[in-house]
Amino acid sequence: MTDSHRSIDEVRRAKADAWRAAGHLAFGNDPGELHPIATVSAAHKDHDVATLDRDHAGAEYRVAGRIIAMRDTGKLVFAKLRDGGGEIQLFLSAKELGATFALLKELDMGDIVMAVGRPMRTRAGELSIMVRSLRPLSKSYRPIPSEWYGLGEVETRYRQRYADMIANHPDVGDVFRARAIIVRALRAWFDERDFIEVETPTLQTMRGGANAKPFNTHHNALDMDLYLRVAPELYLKRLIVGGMDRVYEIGRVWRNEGISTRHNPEFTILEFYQAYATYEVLMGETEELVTDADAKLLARYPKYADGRSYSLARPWKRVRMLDAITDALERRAPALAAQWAKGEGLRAWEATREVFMAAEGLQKDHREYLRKCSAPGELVYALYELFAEHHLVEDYRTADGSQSVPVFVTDYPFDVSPLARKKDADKQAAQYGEGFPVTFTDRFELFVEGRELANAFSELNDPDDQAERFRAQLVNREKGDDEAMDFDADYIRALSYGMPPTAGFGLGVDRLVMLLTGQKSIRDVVLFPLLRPET
RNA sequence: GGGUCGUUAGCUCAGUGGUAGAGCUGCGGACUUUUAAUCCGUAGGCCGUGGGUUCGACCCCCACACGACCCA
Repeated sequence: MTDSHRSIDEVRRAKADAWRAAGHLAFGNDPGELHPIATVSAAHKDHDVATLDRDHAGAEYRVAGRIIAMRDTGKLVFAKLRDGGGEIQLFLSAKELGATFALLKELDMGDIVMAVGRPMRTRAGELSIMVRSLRPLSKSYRPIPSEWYGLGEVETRYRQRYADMIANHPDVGDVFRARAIIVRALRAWFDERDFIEVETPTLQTMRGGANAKPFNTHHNALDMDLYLRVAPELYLKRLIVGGMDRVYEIGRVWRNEGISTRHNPEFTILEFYQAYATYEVLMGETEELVTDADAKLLARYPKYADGRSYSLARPWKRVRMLDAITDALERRAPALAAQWAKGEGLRAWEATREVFMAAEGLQKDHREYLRKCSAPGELVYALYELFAEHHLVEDYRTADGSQSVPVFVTDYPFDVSPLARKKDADKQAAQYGEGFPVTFTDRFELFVEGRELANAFSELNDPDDQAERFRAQLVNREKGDDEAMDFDADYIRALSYGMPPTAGFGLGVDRLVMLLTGQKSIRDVVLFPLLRPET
C-alpha cells in the first residue's frame, strides 16, 4: 500500500515511529524551563532587524507549543508555534539545523514541539525565532480542523470543545477567560465588603429555594433518595440565623427542565444574603456589582463593549410591576389599559380577567393561563408576563432611544413569591391605597436587554408566615405543580430561633457572562454543555 | 411539546431521478524569506439510519436519530 492510500492516522503513527528512530519519544516530557511565547514577543516587538542583530544576537529562547501552521519552501521551513498565551513564527533553515532538518518532514500541524533559538526578523518583517535546536514533544494523530475555515459545525464545537478551542482560537478561549474575569470580579466585590464565601450542600433531601423540577439521585449506604439542589437559598439563610451576617455562594445548581439557548440543565448561580439590608439597598448594590464586573472585563477585553444594544450607565430604571403593566398596555393596548386603570381593575379582578381573556389575538394557551389564575395577585403576574415582560427591552431605553437600559421590576405579588417578605402594611397602604386587593412583596427582578438576570427580595423571616407558605406549596403540589417546594421543617425551626431582617439575591452567572460578552447561547459560555449522546 | 431548516471526503461546502464534485487538509515531487505560500502529480465517499416509490434514488415519499433556529 502506498503512502497516499494510508489514512491520516496511519501516516502520523508512522511519523511517530520516525521520531523514535531518531532518538525521541513520541510523547516525551520535561522540556526544561521555557519562555512563554508572549514574553518573547513582548521583549522584541519594537526591535528592527539591525537592533536584533546588533544588541540581541546572543539572546536565546526556549519555547514550546503546538504547530498551527507550516510552510515548506525547500531548505527553509516556516512554522507557527502557539502556546497558552501567544504565537510566534519559527524560522527553520537547513543550514542552521543541520541533521535535525530531516526531522521536519516527520512533523505535522498539530504536533507539540520545543524549539531553542535566537530572535530574528524575516525579510517580511515578522518577528521569528531562528531555531538552533528542535525537539518533538507530543505527536498529534488527528488533524486539527482547518485554521482558515474554522470549525463551524456547532454540534462538533460543543462535543469536542478542545477542537473548537484550537480551531476557533482565540475567540472561544477569550469567552472563557472573560468568564473567569467576571467570576473573579464578583468574588472580589463580596470579599472587599466582608462577605464570607461558603459552600452549602448540593445533595439535598428536600426540594426548596426555588420553584423548579429537581434531578433525583440516591445514596446507597443510607438508602436515601436525594435531590440535586435547585438553589442554595434555604441553607444560606440558615447561616444568617447562625450569625453570618453577610454570606455568598457561587456554585452549580441543577434544574430538570428543557434545554434552550438560555437554559442548560446545570448552571452557575450567585446568591448572597445581607442581614439588616432591604431589597432597595440590594438594587444599588446590584448596579455596583454588575458594572464593577463589566469594568474589569472591559479593562482586559475592550472588544466586548463593541456593538452593545444596551447601556449599563447608572442609575438603572426601577418600575413597580403594576406600573410596568400600565406602561405596556398604554403603549400598545389602550382599550385594555382603560379596563386595567392602573391596577384599579383588580378590585373586580375576575371581571377584569374576563376582559383580558377576550382580548384580540390572545393565544389559546395564554387564555388558559389567565383562566387558571385563582387570586388577583396571580392575575397581576400573569398579565405582567403576557403583556409587559417581553416588551421591557422596547419600553425602557436611553434618552436617545438607541440602547435598552437595565430594569428592576419591583413589588411582585405575594401569591407568586413564596420566600419573599410581605410589604409592611403601612408601606402597602401608602403606595397602593387602603384595601388594595393584591398584597405585594419587597422583591425585584433585574432584566437587562429583556433577559432575566437576577431575582432578589427582603427575606421572609416570620416562621409562622413561612410555614403557611410551605403549606400553600404543598397544596400546589397536590394540584399537580411538580415545581412546588417541600415543607422544610428544619428551616422553620431555624427561623424560630430568630432571623435578623435580611435581603437576599440570586443571579445567573452564565447569563451575566452571555450578556457582557455578547454570546447568544448559554452553550457558548458553558465549556461542556449537556448534549444527547453521540450516535 | 409545536414549527422551520440542516446532516454529502479529515475540514468547509457545491450538486443533479441515470457511474459523486470543488477548495483546503493528506500523500509524492520542486523551491533558503513564507504569511490561507506557490507550482506539478495523486489519493480519499454505505451522500445520517431504516423503510418505500421507481427500470434506476444522494435527489421523490414515510419513519427515526442527531443538531440549529423560532415559538410555547
